[in-house]
Amino acid sequence: MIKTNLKVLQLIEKIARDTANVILKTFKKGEYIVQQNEKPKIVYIIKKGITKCFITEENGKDYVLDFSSAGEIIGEVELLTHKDQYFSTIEALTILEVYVIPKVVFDQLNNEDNDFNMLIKEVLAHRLMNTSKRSSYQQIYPLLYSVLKIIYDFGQLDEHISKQDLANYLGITVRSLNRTLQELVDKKIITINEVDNFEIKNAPLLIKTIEQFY
Amino acid sequence: MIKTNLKVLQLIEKIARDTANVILKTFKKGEYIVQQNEKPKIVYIIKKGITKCFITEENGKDYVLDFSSAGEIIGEVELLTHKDQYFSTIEALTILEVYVIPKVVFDQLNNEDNDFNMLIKEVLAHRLMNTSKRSSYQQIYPLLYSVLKIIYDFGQLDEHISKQDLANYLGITVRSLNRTLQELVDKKIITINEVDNFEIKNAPLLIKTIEQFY
DNA sequence: CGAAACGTTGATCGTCATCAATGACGGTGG
DNA sequence: CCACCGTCATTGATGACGATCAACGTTTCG
Repeated sequence: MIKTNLKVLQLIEKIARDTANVILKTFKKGEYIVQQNEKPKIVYIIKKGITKCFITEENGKDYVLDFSSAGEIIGEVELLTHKDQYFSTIEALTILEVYVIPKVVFDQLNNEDNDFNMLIKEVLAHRLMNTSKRSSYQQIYPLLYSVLKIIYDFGQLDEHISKQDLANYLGITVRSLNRTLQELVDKKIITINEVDNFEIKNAPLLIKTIEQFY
Repeated sequence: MIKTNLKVLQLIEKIARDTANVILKTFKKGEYIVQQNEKPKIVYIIKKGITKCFITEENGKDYVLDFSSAGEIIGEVELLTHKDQYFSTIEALTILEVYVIPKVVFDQLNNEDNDFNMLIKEVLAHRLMNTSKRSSYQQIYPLLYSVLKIIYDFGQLDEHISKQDLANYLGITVRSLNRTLQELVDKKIITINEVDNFEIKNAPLLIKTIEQFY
């Protein structure tokens, strides 16, 4: 799933209207909004477009944490924990418009804006829950299960998410992803259509196949 | 590692002194403080003792998210996200003393106590970062790496954490954990001592072996 | 009564077969 | 040229099963 958060978007749009502290910035597709190991100074909130958030391990492999869009917050974790490095990289998968929130403004919002406070706690809590759940089932179940679950959750793949991205989300290679998708085509659970994309063909069978792991 | 948070502990102890809203409760070893799928009504903060937090998957297998002690918060994620179910179970691994914070008090603290607010955001952000990082390396690297990393982080295993718990933290069986530990004994990286416990024997070799994965 | 003998239990390990996932590499088709 | 797939060898991780061993309580017998 591509995460969004309308409540945060509305709040930041209101703040941007009221003050001159928050400005808009545009990134091109492929650009990094923040980069792992850089020093955190700014929080961003996505206005429009899609990003992927990923960790690059010391062996060079990437693990994708999530895909985000309107209303999602970037870089708040590092500022809240007073880290001197971003722990992940955020890359624009499309043209991207973001609200730029300098550290001082972020601190001020944290101290003075009760709505902002509640929202950011809610965002962090949600993310923590989702990350924990995913971590759990990806460890516990075999690959096929995870792929099925993702297909079920995503419904169909957004055109801006490449197979490489999806493979990195699963922590596997594209070759392995293709193999697994092929297996599902053979079982007539999905079909592959023209735009390099999969489509659910037989939803009940998909669910049944997921449940076979229980 | 067993997580602790002295700042939270100090804050809650001060609050407990000042008001009658926060009381102490004791759990026996093996008891559940909160249970997955139960309705969330209460937040707990650990005063003393050790817990494990784990998710039970639909196939019956457990995945341990973390081990916690003094100052760690329990159940706040569910209240902040307004979920009607706990998404994990918290079990006492020792006799456990906790501060009991009813939902109304928790809400009140969230609205009125600025220090509490900052701390809880910091806690959530830290947890999110740690969970993300762990999720990443457990997906990317083979089992041996994860085991080495855990041995490095834990130093030595707390007597209250069983091998079963540790295996569930890694998402594997005890048999597999023992096999991997045996491999490390053969390589003279660790030794197994009387109390069913491992001990780092050759730290430089341990680090070198970790770095061979890069 | 007390010490030796016995049986039970649970944890661990050796071994081997099997399954899951990857890597390599060449071929094919747009 | 690049993305994808068939194929096959290999590695990673698990499951099954029997053997071993220590811990512990109970029985037996001198």
